[in-house]
Amino acid sequence: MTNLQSLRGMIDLLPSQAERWQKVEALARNHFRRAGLGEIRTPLIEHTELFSRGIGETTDVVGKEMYSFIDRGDRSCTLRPEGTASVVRSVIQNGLLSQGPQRLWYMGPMFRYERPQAGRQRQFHQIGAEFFGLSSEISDAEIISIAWDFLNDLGLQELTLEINSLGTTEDRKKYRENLVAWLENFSEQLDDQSLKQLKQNPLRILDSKKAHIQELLNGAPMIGEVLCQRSQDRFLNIQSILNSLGIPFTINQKLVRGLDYYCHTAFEITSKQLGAQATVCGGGRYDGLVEQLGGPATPSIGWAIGLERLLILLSEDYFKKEVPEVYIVNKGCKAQIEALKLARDLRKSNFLVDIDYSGSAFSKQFKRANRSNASWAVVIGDQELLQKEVRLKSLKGETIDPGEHFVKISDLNQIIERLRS
RNA sequence: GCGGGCGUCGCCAAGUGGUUAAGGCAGCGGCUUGUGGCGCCGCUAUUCGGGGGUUCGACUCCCCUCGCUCGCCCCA
Repeated sequence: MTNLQSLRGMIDLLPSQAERWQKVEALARNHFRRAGLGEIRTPLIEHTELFSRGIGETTDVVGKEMYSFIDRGDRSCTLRPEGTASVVRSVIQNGLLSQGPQRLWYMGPMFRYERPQAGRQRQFHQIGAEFFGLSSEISDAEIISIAWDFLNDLGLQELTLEINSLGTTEDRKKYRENLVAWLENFSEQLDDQSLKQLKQNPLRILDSKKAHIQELLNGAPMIGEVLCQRSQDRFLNIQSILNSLGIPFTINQKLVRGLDYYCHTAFEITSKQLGAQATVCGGGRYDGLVEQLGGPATPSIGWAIGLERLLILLSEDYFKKEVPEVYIVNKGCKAQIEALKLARDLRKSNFLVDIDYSGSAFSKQFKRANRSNASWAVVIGDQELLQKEVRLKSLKGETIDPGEHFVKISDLNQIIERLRS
């Protein structure tokens, strides 16, 4: 490698792609605005401790995927691997929780040191929503519905919403014991991977992709069986609200999610079109996290959408390329200055304007004008300068010569009027 | 971190040991020194991701390295 390249798993977004991103981002903003959420922007770098305490020491994200470094003040810092911990920190630090429930959203890059593959980069982007101070089942359903509506508004097909309940901390602890006890009877059938997980994070075995493990699990105890009455009621209530909203879902008792902080509701929206990294949106309730990070006990729930994956799902024809409305054909130094002046004026009036810089033959410039898909060519050359005019020529329509208009260059209003006709 | 596939012009792509590395798109110039969409003609890789080796000779074989890609792990 002689030339400098971007770091592995960190990609450039070129104009054609950036346009697509902007469209998706704008739609997300629109959905959040209508749902009354406020934007929060937190730093990309935090104390390492925020993530190790917030996400969980035993998770892979913390254990082997963080971009950490020691800064010049001898602090251990980490590029955020996800958004929730930072938002929780901010909400505590800035005292927002004493101002009533908070309904927030964020958007931006996250960093995880993993091996890149389809829909997974080391610098990737998430859009997320978080509710604080709301414990009602309605809030679970609402935040899910915001994600669901947004994804559907993008025209995505074949989305599946899966939900599960992880219950309270006690429920989860009890289930963990049951599951470990049961799995230990079959330890000879478990592979190295699962045996390791059995010690560190047994619930994770549930979403193993290995067929023989899944087969074995068919007989395993499920978390639904150990949920306390309140947890069960809560889960049933959410299902009935989702039904009322007409949002289709399936219950997946093996859906546990990787981060330590989840409790009660856990959910995922997946797409079959994505291959191995199928999760577009993942989230859940994390009632204990705020307190764990030093804030007041606060019920909380949130989700995150992976933008790279989302963009994979959007078909090409969802994005229409923006095209210049006006292409200014010109020749000569003086004409070029006039062209730029006119371009500025037209842009102030919201026209999309391209100027030809080549100085080449008019026939060439017209070819380019035509290829740019502009509706109008505006011609400024020696003759026009002499007459203090511009020539407006329509590039649309079947005929090659649909007529031209000469307008005084000083009469901007008339130029605009013609272009709008 | 582990395993499989791949890397030839801005993009797509032929070539798989032997004289000048096809072709298409895009770009530039011309046919037409001031008027477009078609057509025709020309130009555009001293070089095959990078480095080393084998060979009289390598884009083609071997090794290393970088990157991409698919899967595992994990997650959005």
